[in-house]
Amino acid sequence: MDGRIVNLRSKLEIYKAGNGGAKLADCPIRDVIQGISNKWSSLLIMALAEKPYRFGELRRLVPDISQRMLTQTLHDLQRDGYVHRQVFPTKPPSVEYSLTDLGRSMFGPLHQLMQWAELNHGAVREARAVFDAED
Amino acid sequence: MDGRIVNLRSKLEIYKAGNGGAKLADCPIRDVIQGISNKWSSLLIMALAEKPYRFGELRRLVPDISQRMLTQTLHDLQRDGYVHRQVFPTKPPSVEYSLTDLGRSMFGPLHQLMQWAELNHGAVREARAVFDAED
DNA sequence: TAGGTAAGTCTCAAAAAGAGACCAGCGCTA
DNA sequence: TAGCGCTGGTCTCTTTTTGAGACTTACCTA
Repeated sequence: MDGRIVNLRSKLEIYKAGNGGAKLADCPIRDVIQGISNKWSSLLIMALAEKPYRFGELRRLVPDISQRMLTQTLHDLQRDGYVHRQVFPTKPPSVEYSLTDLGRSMFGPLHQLMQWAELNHGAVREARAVFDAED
Repeated sequence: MDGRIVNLRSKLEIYKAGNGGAKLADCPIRDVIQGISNKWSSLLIMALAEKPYRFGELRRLVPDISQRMLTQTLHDLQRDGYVHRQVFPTKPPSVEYSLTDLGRSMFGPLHQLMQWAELNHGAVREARAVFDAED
């Protein structure tokens, strides 16, 4: 037991393989992870995991996201298959966003990471304080 | 069983609570998650989970990262306590980066997410193809 | 003596994100 | 009936972030 995760080496090999062949963009892990590792994606996924929300509701729920980035992030999540967008022909029309099965499936591991974050944010904040105290 | 994750509501409540009080930056989950959900962090954590690497080795391993972003991302990961930076007084001095205990602990859930990504990248790519085929 | 290596920093250009005005159609109210 | 706000966006402008690439200091090698 040295803390190393089994099977990791093989995954890194996939990554390294792309290295020489200029196929880095094809690395499956990077391709998928980078779609969700940006400032707003995981936050919106977390919100939609609770229940479906409408555009304006999400905007009020996450007040420091700009309307532009909310539109764009939801669009990207929809394109990657995590989010479903349904338009209701009310007046004015309303749009509801919800997680797809793929989105709910992905939220499993993401939620694990969030639980870790909640449990360990004290340690992280302390690490920052220690680091900032040094010159 | 409706696919909803237990305890999620309470976490969203924490988030919403910050809403009115303008304390969004204090949301522990956001604070921690946003430190690792950017283009390069998870990739470098993945590399360092395999074994310690030196600066130049990481640069060669991830050839499409700029030297500037490698420096900065490693610095941020070190500040958050995930990565340890050790300078060896060789000529010229060499610097080795490795995961701390906190970093290894965080890599557990992150690795779960990466496994999901590896298993489901087919579904994601297909979703993109379907989405792009529509006008 | 020229060139390579180490781990960066510095500057400038390009890309991404944020702020806020603007849009159309309808319902409500004054 | 004139204005107002609500809906879910788009458009433009500014600021921030990222990327590309030259430059640094000190040594080792050809």
